[in-house]
Amino acid sequence: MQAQLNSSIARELSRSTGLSDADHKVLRALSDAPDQRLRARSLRDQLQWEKSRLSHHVSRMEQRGMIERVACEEDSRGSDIRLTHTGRKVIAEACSDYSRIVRDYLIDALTPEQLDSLADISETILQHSTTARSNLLAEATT
Amino acid sequence: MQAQLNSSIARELSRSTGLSDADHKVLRALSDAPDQRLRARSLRDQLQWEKSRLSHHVSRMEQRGMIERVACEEDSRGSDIRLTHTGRKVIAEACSDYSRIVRDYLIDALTPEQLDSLADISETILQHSTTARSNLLAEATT
DNA sequence: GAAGATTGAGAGTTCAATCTTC
DNA sequence: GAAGATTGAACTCTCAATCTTC
Repeated sequence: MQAQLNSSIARELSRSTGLSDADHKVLRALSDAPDQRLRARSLRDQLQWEKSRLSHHVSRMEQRGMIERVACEEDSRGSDIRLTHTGRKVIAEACSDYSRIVRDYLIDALTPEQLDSLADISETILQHSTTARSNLLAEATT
Repeated sequence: MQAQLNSSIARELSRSTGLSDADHKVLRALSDAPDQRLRARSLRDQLQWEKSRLSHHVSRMEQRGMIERVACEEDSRGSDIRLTHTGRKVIAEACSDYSRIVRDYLIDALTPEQLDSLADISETILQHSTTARSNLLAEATT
């Protein structure tokens, strides 16, 4: 179900905005940030991406004029990534499309009770995942 | 949550068996098939993959000796894909690892009620997805 | 001409090596 | 030496073109 839902949402988003799922995530993270600007490192943590993946993807999006790299003030090793004017317009449009898509595929499909229940289940699984990991690692050494 | 869970499962599976998620899906589908053998087309439908993706992936797995292509009897356009002896051993081991991982990350995390509820929710979303698609397509033309 | 499949090129992702600044 | 980031090569996936058999 989950694979199906993800691919439906990605397909619709790409159709109506031309953005891939990855593009959308980057733009969304930046537009939520103060100054529409974020340290590469924070973006990486938020998206849980490999550092090289972020770097390559940022290069491609920079080419397309949606974002740009700027020198970081506090730490000259790091770099900041910032939405361009174009990027702001693109994500503003994409946002409403995205809401509509998620509403149609997910929110409207479920009853309010099911939605609550899903939120609860998600929370539980996330909480449990660190425990699960240690269990498996312990088993692996036996 | 879903992204997190998927990547946890894939990471553990790869650690304990050396198989990627894609490898595992192919082997599992073949091992469930009669004669451990399947038409490329059926495998494609089952996995919902692009035809070229399947073809490339099969070539790589063939190189690694887990599966092999054989001419198809009924239709000489098509080709059958079959588990090799090695492939059978690999998937047999991976199966028990996989069950253990899913149990640890998912099944054990939830109460029986939550599991039932999740199954129900999944079913509902899948059922609804065709409806959602037609809604969006209708909107798109206005 | 349509359906089943393969091929090659281009885009996206990962891994290891590197470079710079802390 | 460690942390932040980039680069290049290898691997995976997608798209379009092609080849063969129905």
